[in-house]
Amino acid sequence: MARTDEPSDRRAPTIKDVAVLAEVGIKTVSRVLNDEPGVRPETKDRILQAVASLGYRRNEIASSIRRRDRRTASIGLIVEDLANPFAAGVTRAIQDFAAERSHLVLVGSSDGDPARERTLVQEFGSRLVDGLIIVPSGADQSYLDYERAHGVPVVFVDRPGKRFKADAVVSENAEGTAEAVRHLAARGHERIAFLGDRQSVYTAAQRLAGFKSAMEALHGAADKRYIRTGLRDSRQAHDAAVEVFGLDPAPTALVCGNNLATIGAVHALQALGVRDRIACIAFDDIELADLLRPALTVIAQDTAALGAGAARLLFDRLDEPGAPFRRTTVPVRLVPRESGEIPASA
Amino acid sequence: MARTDEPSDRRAPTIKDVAVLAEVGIKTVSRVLNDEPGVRPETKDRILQAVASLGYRRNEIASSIRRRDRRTASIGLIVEDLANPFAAGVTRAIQDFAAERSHLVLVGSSDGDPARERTLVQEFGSRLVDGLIIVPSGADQSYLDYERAHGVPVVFVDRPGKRFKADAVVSENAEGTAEAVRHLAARGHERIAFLGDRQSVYTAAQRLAGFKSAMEALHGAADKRYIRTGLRDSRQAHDAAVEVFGLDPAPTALVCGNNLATIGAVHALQALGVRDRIACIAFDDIELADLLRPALTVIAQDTAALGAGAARLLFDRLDEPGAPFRRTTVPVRLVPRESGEIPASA
DNA sequence: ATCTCCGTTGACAACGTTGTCGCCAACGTT
DNA sequence: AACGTTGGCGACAACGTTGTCAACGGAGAT
Repeated sequence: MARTDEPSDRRAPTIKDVAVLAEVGIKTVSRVLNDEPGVRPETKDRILQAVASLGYRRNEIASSIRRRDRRTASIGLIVEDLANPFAAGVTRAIQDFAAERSHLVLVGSSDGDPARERTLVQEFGSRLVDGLIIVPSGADQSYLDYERAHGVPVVFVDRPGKRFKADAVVSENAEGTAEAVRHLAARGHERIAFLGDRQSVYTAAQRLAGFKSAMEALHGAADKRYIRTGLRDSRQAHDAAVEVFGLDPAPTALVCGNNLATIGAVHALQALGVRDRIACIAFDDIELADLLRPALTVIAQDTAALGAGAARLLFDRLDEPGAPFRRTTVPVRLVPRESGEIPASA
Repeated sequence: MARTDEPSDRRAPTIKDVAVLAEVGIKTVSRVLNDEPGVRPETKDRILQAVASLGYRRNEIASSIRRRDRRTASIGLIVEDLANPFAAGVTRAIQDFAAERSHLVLVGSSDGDPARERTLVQEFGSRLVDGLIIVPSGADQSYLDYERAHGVPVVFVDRPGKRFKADAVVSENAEGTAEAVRHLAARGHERIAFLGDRQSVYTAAQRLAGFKSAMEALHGAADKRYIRTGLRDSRQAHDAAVEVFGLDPAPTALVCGNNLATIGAVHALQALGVRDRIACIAFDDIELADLLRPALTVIAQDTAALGAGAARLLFDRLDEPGAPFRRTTVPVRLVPRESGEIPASA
């Protein structure tokens, strides 16, 4: 039979084993492990040798339970869906920041379900994470009062939480769509359509707000018939796009509020045979966007800055629990490629 | 001043607080919390009421330290780069599987650095994870003997580890490229190029092997001039593609061994003005691949099955440490769109 | 009436670690 | 010579929990 993962039953060596081997008390071993003063170099060497020969590794869990600060050097992160490139990018950045401070990251996906979010928070709490970074779902994060009361700080990322004041990092969503509008207007567009998600979604609302205010600044007001929200999937976005571009007069340009809207809209434009004539700027960058024809002009979010910003806020909060709350915003970047450069006269 | 995350210093209630409030011994509380028998319903109610009124939550860390099984209900996952869609997909699937079994997932990115991989394993080990799932980097995973000896099982995903036998889940890489070749051959192609990564990378080697064996089966042997490996980034892939398609006779079709190769190659084909004439099949699906023109035919990996498979192997191993090792393979799927359907006569 | 048994319960040890405190020897000071 | 100080070190408690075991009271058996 093949060699297997048979446990071999050997427990990992403990501080006690080290103490016995080095012929010292366990406290002295602890001192060496924690770089505390008051151990003769000679004794220290003997202990380090014992540590090496046993392959001893400190049990961080036992340590954290006993230490005064109670820190576990781990943080919890809740995103909507880790498989989503946006969430993955943010997570990676948080990981890197945490690694810099020797912290580990527990990650969970809420799928936008507030109940699942709460469950995850509780599970993280039971594991005594030092802090939480959350992409909040639902209309009420007040349940986090419990975590705060017990010394676990919370940072929101991508959108602010509701009914719970905390540090937060968000993208400059409104500024992004506003810039897209100005970019299109500079190419002669006046009839610009907007496809977006439900207004109850913070980012969707912000993006529409930016769109509207930029339109107002330019042409008095946006034509309401060209604005479609509440689109939950690419199918709905597709249908909405077909409808909007069937209007007379039809828009000459389009701003997509998110990825799903983009997929549906581009398919629709393709089906209508106007993909080369209608200008299009999409929120959120996508892999290989520059391989599309026309290459897709996008408003890219800086997931790295978002994640790093959230991690920074969290660690600052851990260092200084009493400081006033901060809300950080991260600029978005309009990446001109081709689809956004199509002039109105096309 | 704003209300802040001021700790309020209150420690979370412990089992002792519950015991005092319910006027019972702590052991009885423990019994109730663990659904052990031998507690009068009346007492149990009183305890549950105390638990609710205090908002008590079990300290899972303290619990795990003391319990016989020593399980922490957490697993560690090491991928190369979580921001990569492949890794993100696998991670998400593992998360879901773990959540089903009430386990939490610690995630780290190794960036392909064996030293970083080792560090992460040690940090996870110190936190007493119950098991590890690793996308291995480097030429030697024998250091994992230590984890195994101490009862921490390991599962490899995406590629097998080296110098360390363990359960593993991998994609049917060779079968994928072979199918791509047959797909292209069926459309009349004989001169098919291949762009891939270094052969020291397991998946790259497998994919080339599948390519070669399918070519041999069809046309005797692949033309070596059409095969370029060792491509580390899209720039190198781009240049290699330009060279290969500058040959006389030039290939009529192309198989890309990974995402980076695809990006470089498609750019090259575009620059050469032959994107509509050269058939192309790429390994790994990409977001919006069907918006490309021609829409990109791909060999898609089933990241969900890969992740779920790895998690399943790990939990099976935890349930039955002595079972023989298993290597699971996950089929890949050729997704015909347009680029792979271009006939040789184009 | 006594014994046995069972259901219920809590006192205490233990997990691996760090915090507290006191002991001992060596040293310097008066 | 007596005293205080200091460096080095270990015994023990403690963290919050679960495992072990014994104690208690009442019911049923003898």
